[in-house]
Amino acid sequence: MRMSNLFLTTLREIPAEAETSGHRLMLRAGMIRKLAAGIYSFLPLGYRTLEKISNIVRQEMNATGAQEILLPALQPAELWQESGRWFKGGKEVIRLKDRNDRDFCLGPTHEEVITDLIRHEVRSYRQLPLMLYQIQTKFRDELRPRSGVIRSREFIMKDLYSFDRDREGLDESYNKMYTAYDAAFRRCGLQTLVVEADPGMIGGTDSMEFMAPSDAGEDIVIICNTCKYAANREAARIRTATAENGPEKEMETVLTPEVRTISQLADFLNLPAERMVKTLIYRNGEGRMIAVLIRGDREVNEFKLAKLLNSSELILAEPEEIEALTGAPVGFSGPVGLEEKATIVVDSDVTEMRNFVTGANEANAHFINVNIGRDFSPDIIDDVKLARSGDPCPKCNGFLVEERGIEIGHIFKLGTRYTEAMHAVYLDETGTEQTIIMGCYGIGISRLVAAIIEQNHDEQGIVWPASVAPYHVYIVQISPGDEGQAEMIRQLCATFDSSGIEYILDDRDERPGVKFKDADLIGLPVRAVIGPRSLESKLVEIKCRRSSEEKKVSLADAAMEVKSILGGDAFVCTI
RNA sequence: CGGGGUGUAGCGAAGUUUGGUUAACGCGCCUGCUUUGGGAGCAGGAGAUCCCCGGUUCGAAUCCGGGCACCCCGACCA
Repeated sequence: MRMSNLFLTTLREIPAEAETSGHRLMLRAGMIRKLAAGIYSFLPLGYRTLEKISNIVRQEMNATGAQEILLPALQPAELWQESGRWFKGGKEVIRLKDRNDRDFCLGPTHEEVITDLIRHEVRSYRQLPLMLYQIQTKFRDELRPRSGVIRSREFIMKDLYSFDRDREGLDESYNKMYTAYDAAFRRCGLQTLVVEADPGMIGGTDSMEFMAPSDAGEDIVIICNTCKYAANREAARIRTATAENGPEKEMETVLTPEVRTISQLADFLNLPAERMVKTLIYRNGEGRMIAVLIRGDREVNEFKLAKLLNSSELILAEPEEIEALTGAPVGFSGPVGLEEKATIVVDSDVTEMRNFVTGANEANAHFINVNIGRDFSPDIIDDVKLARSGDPCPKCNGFLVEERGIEIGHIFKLGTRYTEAMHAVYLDETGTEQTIIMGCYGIGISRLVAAIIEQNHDEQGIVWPASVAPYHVYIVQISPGDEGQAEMIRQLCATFDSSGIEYILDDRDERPGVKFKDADLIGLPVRAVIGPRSLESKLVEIKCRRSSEEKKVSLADAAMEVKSILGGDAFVCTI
């Protein structure tokens, strides 16, 4: 491709809208342009990378025996009503009506559609296991689109669905996907971390996320510094603190005027926050009040809490609600006397504490020497803490550390969540009807482009891994008007053509500096320069974008040199 | 939806506080000449409903009211 023909404008100045480095580079290198918040066009360079990533993913999916299909993006509401997600899906689902006033949505995901297909097509155990996938546009009216293509409202996703006869089959499919994902991400030049995750609105039991560590990431990942334990902070478990011993003392009321926060209380009583127990009041969707007890220095993990209580609409109670429940203003809540009025959830750490401090449900008063069992009885005891750096690992004696990551893939064991609701069944060997066991597996293809750039760039621009670079070589023609150089370029291009090497030829009537800057910004793995010097020496300058190493080679050796930089066969993923 | 911020040419951006002729400047774009190994120089040129609607005023980018869009922080997620 000649640069003079390529539909591409690079930007010298950084667009004000872009915050993260990857987003800036995608805009500056002319890969994407914004149409509206979270809605982007892919231009030739961006689209080529998108296609290369798709092809890598496609190859890895096909290698597991999965088959590619294409499902409709426009989906009738009936299917979603059947699975129960039409109302639960919330505002994130983009809904519309057809001319006959029938409800439709633009597919945010395809569990319903595929399950509908399967229930019509699959009859016998002989048709299972089955894995189907598609690479297609998804629509989600995100609360807040951000960071360009990292979180957009219209995006490209690979979604695969597995259908098995039993749990063992599901485990097998799940493990195949795990391995295939690992391979696909590796081939894309990404570093990834696999973490335990919360299944969220998709539902199901087990789920793992593939995270690309990056400062631009939206998720906090908790990793053990010793063993392999890693989890999304939403799902991270923590080993419970060791029990305190000693006799239970008499509970007493202490007057604490205007002392509302844990830090004020710690100062007032001259005790560390670890000796206090915070009582947070939540309200669920049904209006039930929930008192959550947690050690003074900890934060509640609302994801774990919501899951524990099996309610999605968990929110912190308003001051008036708290006062109505406890009889005291905010800051003086405690568990004693709340048993009848609220569900009492106690973090497992608290059960190990003796003689702690809580609010007295009375203005300007706290209790000291409170003890579980004697002074109040919990309804639920579980780990509801938010993990943080320094916490003990749940699996070994190591400690946890926090890291940011971009969620690029997520695999779920759905079980019968959809197949049961939509009656997708098969007949087993004995002629008995069985519910199909399902799994689903997503990769954010367009997000991957951004994640790869986040992990592969420097101050000058993108540093593409060879496998996903829009082209392999950026040829700089120093003097476009010079016939001698033009002839060398023709020969060079001919050797690249016959070697399957993809290139952009910068034949623009620009000064060399402009071309070098654009070459670095666009970030193809190899830069080849032909100028007056090459005319004398008969050599091409070949430079590796990543290492900055430069070599002068003959025209005959150029293709081989390029291939060695590209990493042998790894680059052979052409569009 | 809550909190913070921004809207002036394709991009960056001054002017807005304190209303006043033709709305700066830089980049990019077009023409010409010179130049040509790390974002060239000179000369000329095109390009702006100053986000939208309404109001105040002799006069509004600027003041007032309403709306919209976009960005950042939180909840959601590939």
